[in-house]
Amino acid sequence: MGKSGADLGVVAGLVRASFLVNAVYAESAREYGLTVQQGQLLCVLMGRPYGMGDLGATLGLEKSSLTGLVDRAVRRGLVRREPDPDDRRAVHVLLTEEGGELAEDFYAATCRRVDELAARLSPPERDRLGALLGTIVHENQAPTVFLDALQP
Amino acid sequence: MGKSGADLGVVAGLVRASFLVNAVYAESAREYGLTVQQGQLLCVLMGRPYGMGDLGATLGLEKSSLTGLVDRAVRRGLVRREPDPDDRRAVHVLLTEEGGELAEDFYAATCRRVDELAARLSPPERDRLGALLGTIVHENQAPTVFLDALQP
DNA sequence: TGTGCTATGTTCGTAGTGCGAACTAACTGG
DNA sequence: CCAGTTAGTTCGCACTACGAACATAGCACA
Repeated sequence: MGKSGADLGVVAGLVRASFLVNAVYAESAREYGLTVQQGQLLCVLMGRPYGMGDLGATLGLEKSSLTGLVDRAVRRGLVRREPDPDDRRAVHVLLTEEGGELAEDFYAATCRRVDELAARLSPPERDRLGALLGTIVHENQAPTVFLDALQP
Repeated sequence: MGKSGADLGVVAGLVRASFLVNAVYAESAREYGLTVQQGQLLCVLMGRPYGMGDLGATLGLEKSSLTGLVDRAVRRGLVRREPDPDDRRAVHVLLTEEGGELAEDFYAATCRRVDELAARLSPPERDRLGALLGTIVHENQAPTVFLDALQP
């Protein structure tokens, strides 16, 4: 039962909040001269190197889409392809030094902006929200597209 | 303080949950032969007609981006431009009958899928999550990109 | 040992996205 | 009537995303 007209159902809440997060991503990307997809790529690769296959699965992209994304990131010096020593078909995609630094900056800027979205929540509310979203993320096996920052 | 390792901070929770929502949008769009952006356009226009300017502000797009999006939607018969009687420069963009039906279907499918993301939450948890996200949405003046379904 | 089958990536063509700059037309205020 | 603003469009560009077709490389197994 909705009480006051002010609170949304879970569904609209999730969709609209995700719209805000998308906007944050776009802003951060713009700030660092990246596209949103390149920013996302950097964030994923912050965790560890990936093969093209895993990377596609993680980002939810077809392999054919990925080739171009990685190509452009390589051309910008953000990322590098390295042959897999155990499988001559496969490659590992990993951050270059420049890409690593940019990833850190982009990640930090995005964290800051997302954090600001929740600025008006009290600490316990933030914990509660984190826990609830954590449940959703885990139940749906959301890939690690964004690392969890260490909470101080 | 995180207790078990299972729960995320608010920031990562929001980002990863929004990744799930984006995937849902992509799935629903695919189901109905739309692009994500077209689906979003239909959802916005479910509420009411918009001028190009308002529409750009709502979707977070430059007007030049919008022209093409609306053009393609017009070409597919989903949407229609109507002259503004009070201002001969301006137009109103609104759903055609076909677009309205498709919008309903797309909206319903998306609601269903997003709802499923939260399937493992108990009713009180869902209420709590809806309230917390509602706060974020309102504090940040997120535009009405997705209508709130009536809770039964 | 070879002979198919599968897995990993790339290439190519196509449609769509999103931006800024430049533009046209129409409204607004002296 | 003229200057300045506002609403939308056009254009060129880079990027995104897909599927189909392709080339290699690994794998299974007779």
